Amino acid sequence: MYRTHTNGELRLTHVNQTVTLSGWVQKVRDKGFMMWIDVRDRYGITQLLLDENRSSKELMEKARQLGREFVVQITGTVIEREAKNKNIPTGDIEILVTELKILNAALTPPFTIEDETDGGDELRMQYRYLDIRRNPVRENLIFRHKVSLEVRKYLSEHGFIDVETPYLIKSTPEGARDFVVPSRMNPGQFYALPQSPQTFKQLLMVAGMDKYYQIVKCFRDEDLRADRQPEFTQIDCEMAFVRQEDILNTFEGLTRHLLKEIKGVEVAQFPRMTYEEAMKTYGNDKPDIRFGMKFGELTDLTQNKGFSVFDNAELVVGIAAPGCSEYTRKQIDELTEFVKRPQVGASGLIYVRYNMDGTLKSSVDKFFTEDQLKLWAEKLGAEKGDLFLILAGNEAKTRTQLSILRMHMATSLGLRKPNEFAPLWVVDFPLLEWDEESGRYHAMHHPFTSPKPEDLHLLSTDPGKVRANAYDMVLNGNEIGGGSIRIHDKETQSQMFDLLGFTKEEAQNQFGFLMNAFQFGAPPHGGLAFGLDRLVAILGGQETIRDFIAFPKNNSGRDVMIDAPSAIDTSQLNELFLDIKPIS
RNA sequence: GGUUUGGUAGUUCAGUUGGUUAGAAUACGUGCCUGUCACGCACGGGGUCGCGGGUUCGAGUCCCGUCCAGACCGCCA
Repeated sequence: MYRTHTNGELRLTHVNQTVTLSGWVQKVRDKGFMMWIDVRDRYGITQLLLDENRSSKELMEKARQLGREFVVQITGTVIEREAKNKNIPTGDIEILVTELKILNAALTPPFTIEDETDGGDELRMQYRYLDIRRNPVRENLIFRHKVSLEVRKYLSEHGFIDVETPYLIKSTPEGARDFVVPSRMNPGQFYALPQSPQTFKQLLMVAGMDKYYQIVKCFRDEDLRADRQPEFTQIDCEMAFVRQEDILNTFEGLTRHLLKEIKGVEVAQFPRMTYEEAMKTYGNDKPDIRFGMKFGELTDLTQNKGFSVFDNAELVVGIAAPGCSEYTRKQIDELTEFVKRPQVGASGLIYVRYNMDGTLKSSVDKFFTEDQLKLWAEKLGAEKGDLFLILAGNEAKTRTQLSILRMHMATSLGLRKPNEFAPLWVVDFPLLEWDEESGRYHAMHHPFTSPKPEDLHLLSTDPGKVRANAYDMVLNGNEIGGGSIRIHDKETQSQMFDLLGFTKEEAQNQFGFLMNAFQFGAPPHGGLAFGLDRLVAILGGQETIRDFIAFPKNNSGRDVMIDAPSAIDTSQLNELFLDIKPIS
């Protein structure tokens, strides 16, 4: 037997018991006459004691051979500590060791196995198995386990069936780049890894499964970000015989369940906002509504007053940053620099101080009277002490830029509180978006999304105006889930493919199986998918998803621990009928 | 593909205007230490300054190229 107890469970009530513990050596504190050894496992830390009066010389000698992260098994007696440690749950007791077995020696780890490690990210990833020994990382993984367990509980209780769908499927040019897998048995042919099980879950609805879910890996061969991995996990759901309302209610219920069970937070009914409203009010289709700073449009108030920047602008729009009227010139200059960076791309920033005494002072006093600025204050919903930040220019770009500035201000003002949760639905997304590069429309969500019936007449005349039965769930400025009511008849689906620039042949080739299925009694259906990694990170109050993934990939899609991807043998290539072009 | 920041001891970092023998903390090793728990004290070992080239009497420092890592833009139906 390796252990009678874990390292987290012994208390004063165990005093005088003989116990056996196993674990990793966290720290040896050798005072000569006495030595203490902290032994760690998943459950906690227990202090071992060896002392020259009560322990044999041999045992002391053996203990002096221990190094950090040695794996040991010890037997001893639980005793009350003379000097207690209030910081750990086992701090009242220690083990007077009688037997010590070294189960495995360990090299000195390249970084400290502590909550605040001295290791950098790259090193931690290279030795991820050591990193996971650290409390914060281990707790994140356990946290993730709890979230997915609650998801399964809720969905199962609501009649959803977990069905697995294949990972080796067919490549399609729509959407993200596919990861492809060569087929040995079918020379020259490739599988693709799914970007999502989209078509399969729709086929499960045709198959009469009625309510489906899966916590499933998805794959996209696109560049990475702090919140984006090439393989990621979705909570994928689909329901038959439902309208949008049914889906919103079901998954609002799931999210409320998670917030309650995981965070102990009760939230009211989720507000709903149309895409158009979100873009107008927040410049963004995933607004963070934990704080205000709503957009105020000043275009009408600012035209023809002799200020050419405004006169030439399609849109003049601003926000009122709360309590910032006393920002120094330097702080404002920094904000100006921030919006002028190429990543944001604004050409300048206009500001107005709404002083506590009610006076208004702007960077454009030459062109606008204080009375005129008062009208701006009204539009921006501003109060005394606020600082107005105003951008002007092309309509769409300016909104996006102001949205970035709004988030930047919120972050620096500490308004994005990690333990406050403000979910909402964004609904009525456009069906299509124009892609300059390819000169055609792309599906904004995906090509199986149904248009709103009342907008159908626009499909041939003004496709860009057609709204879809599509919705996103947004939490604290992040899209955590999205879905739609799908098309379930062959004609509409085929019309959709036309619109997206597919020839009849291409459509049949790539999605014929789906359109065929629609001819055999497809029920109305729809669904939604959550990004589990992101959801877990946000619930955990953090920005980066990597700390919630056991073995994540780095910025260039590499796993630095196993060193993947890597080249393969010529014999493997031959088997697959593949040649590698020289890399130029 | 682009913008940007960084690469110096096992690790995290400092390193002035280009100037003598490249430092600190921590980790590691040895010794000491009568209740430690971020133990303490003393001593010690440890460097291809990412790599290649250039400028210079002289380069960790300046220039060019390149590799690696991070953040962001493009991209992500």
